[in-house]
Amino acid sequence: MKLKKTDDHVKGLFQSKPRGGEDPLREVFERALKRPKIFKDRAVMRSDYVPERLPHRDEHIRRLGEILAPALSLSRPSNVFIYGKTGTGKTAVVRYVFKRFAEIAEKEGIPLALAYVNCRISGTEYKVLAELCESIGVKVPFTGLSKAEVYNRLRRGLREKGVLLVAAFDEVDALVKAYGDNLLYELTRINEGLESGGLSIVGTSNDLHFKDYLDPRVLSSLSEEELVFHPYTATELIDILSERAELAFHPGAVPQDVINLCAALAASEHGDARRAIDLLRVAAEVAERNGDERVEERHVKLAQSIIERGRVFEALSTLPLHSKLVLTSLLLLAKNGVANPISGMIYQTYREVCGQVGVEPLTDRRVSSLISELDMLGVVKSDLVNMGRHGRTRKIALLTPVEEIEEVIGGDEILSTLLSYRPSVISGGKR
DNA sequence: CCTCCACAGGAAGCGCAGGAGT
DNA sequence: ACTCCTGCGCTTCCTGTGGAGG
Repeated sequence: MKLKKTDDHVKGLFQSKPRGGEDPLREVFERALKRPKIFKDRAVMRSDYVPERLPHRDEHIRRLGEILAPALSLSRPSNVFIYGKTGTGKTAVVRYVFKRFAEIAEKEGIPLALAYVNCRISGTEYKVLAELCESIGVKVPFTGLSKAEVYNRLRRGLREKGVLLVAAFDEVDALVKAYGDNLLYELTRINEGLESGGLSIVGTSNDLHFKDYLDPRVLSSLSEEELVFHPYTATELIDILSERAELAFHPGAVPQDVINLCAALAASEHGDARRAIDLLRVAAEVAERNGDERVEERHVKLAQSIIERGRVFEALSTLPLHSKLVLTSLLLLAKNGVANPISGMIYQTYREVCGQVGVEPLTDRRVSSLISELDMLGVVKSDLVNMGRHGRTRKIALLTPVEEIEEVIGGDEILSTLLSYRPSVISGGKR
């Protein structure tokens, strides 16, 4: 590529290098240093960024604020339950409101503590309890105590310090699905007999049927108030993206039609704002890496396939070994012209493949379940077919492009040796 | 019309790992 | 440090099934 006239100083950096272009990093450095700036502030486009303004969520912010307002006069607010699909702004609204409440509480010297716990990330009941303790300044060891003990320390802490704790449980459904609603039940009862201090819960869930998992007693006390977040429409997403883009990018780097496209694409997939922002960010990264000065439609298209590919790659590469081996068998059969193998063929190939890499094969029954799991993941499609005299079986077809699977298998040190193996696909054999 | 293939998929139980209680 | 409990991945054993071929 040619250097522009403004880049003399960049060129100068490399003049001491021998001529002839043997320095493999030279071009990389040149491009990095004279790369047109698209991003002004990368952090704005990250998923953990809490914006100053949340377009089209004023009403929700106000409602949540009203519900929590009693906390500022130290009377316990109602518990709130927030429903809404992913990327509808639940977390952003909660974090925003908490941030503002925390500022006020600190300024006015109100003993109000606000805790934000992501239940899926925290993972266990113990960790959730421990985080609540931390938030009111009660130290607990990361292990060694029973849950009951941590619970008691939390309760004692609330009473002795007279602190009012408002705790957000993001993605509570994850916690309840893994451990049941016991902890929530205990926590809703923690206020009984506390004359000062207390606990209020703000729960969020993106599973709209989450209520079905809850005991009616827990449900009634947990959802004293309810908020529902609807998915963003395309026009609302445009506003959100425009606002972010203004902060994140240099003027003119991201034209309006690119923003509109990102919004439209995300809106067609359940109005997920996070997806819209990711799409725009990746598109901008693509443009920047290309050395282009502005983001264009083609970058968005490219970003879309990168994100999609990333998801597939992520899903496939985290599969357990034997699922990968089954997938490899499917891949090898497909490459040798068998697009819709039946269970028997797959199992036979699977055993051969296991033999090749020196892994003890699982039983046909288990492999059958693995195929069902792959089916549920949408990696393959299985159809029940009856072949009369030749029995009843499933025909399996790959739904994922061969190249993408090959990419995952090829990335695995052991499995990659299998890619050239030719299965003995002649006749269906016995076990 | 009956058989019997080549599996599907349910039920039960086993060994193991990791976490909780003592 | 130790037992007990639980969940998970897996095997074993089992019953069920629609229709091509006899």
